[in-house]
Amino acid sequence: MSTTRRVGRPRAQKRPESGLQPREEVLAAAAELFTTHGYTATTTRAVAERAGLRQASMYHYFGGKEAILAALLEGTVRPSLEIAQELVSRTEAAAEARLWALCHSDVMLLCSGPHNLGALYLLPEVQAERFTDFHRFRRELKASYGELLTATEPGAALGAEDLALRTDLLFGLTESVILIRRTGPDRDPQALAPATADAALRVAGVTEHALTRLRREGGRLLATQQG
Amino acid sequence: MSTTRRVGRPRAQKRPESGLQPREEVLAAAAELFTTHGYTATTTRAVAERAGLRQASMYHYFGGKEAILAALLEGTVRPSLEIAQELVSRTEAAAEARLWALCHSDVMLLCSGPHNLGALYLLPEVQAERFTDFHRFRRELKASYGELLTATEPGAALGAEDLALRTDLLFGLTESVILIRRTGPDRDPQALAPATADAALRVAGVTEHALTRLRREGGRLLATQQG
DNA sequence: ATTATCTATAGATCTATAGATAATGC
DNA sequence: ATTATCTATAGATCTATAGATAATGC
Repeated sequence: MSTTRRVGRPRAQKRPESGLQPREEVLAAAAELFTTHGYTATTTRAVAERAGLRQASMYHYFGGKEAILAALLEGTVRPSLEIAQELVSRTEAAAEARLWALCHSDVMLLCSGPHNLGALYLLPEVQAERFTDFHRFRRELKASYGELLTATEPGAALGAEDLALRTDLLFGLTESVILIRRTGPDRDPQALAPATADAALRVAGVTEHALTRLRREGGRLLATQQG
Repeated sequence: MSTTRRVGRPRAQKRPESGLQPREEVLAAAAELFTTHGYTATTTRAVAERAGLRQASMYHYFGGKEAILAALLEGTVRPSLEIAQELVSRTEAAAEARLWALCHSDVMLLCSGPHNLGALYLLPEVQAERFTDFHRFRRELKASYGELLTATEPGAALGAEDLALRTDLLFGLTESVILIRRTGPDRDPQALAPATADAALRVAGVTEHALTRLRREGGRLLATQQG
């Protein structure tokens, strides 16, 4: 193993230092550009340039620009959903604590990573188009918030209409960290995540007194998480 | 006053029925298209077509595509800021009630009108570019939330760091109605606004008991609002 | 003369495809 | 033979400008 011997025509430019596979390199480049400048405003040429290859070469890895966005979207929502479904199933713990843990973990996911990947959800192009898989995943994630809220003590006292409204607000509060991170990219996730999870329980109707205990229980849930 | 006599070459197409002035017609068309498809993805031709005139004719009213977006942005944030500044100044009322009123009024503004104009804030193109007036207005609006929060009883007990964090969450919660409206355009603003304002006070640390009274006081503040 | 519009188009893109090429693998 | 890349480009835009035109106003 001297200098890495690679199949295929050599690149015109030097490979980036990142050590990523070409496909991953393209995704990373697109992540940065899509989140900061937008989808339509980002040209395939710009993505390719940042990934260290020529515009046309990307089509070896992706069918087109849309396929790149679809891959990014799927990669961001899937981990959230997996954690959510596990928390929903852990019925031995209080629903309040599980809701705290879910919110905390979503905020961490949204705030970690080099780019504000959650900002992809905000792209108007994602709406109308055929990113149906992504939309299904997000609907299921929101449904998990709703299920946990319904199982809380204050939630059990609410009617269907109020429950739906609170679920929207709870989910909205969590996703608003995307906006927070956009305006202030320096916020420490380690502080933002518990603060948001606390706020979520307050919105759910938990008292300050109960919050102290639930926060600790929620933290333990996170520590004993799969993966 | 028979059939309206108009200066200038007649239009190629019939004027829209809306009764709006051409400039307003262009803004309305752009509002709809920008919020649903995005800024870059919307062509000047599409805006013009919807406004009932030719693509080049829009340049009679706006210097370019950016000027249209700038006009829309300014128009959406300015009314919020005016209400915010009035509420900050009404120190005879409890800060908690004023915060409730501010949140309620912002949600109403974000949810009223035919299009989800708040979604303009989410456009990535608005970030980097020179929409500095808009960004200054939004910073001032957020500062108003911070000032009111600091003046609340639970807020007064918080340190500077926690205050900044809660202000972000409060502001984020309010703006998350943009996301809520996007996913479910049918939500009734009359229900969403008080629910969000309630949630804001819970996030601020107000107890359920105090909330009942503050909600009523906040409602009275709204009723005695200027304009 | 002034105004609001129009038609036409220059110049600058941008995506995706066709087809060549320079490596390694066998 | 297979693979990962490249170069070149067709075809389709899209924005903004130049300059003409068809009304009204005086």
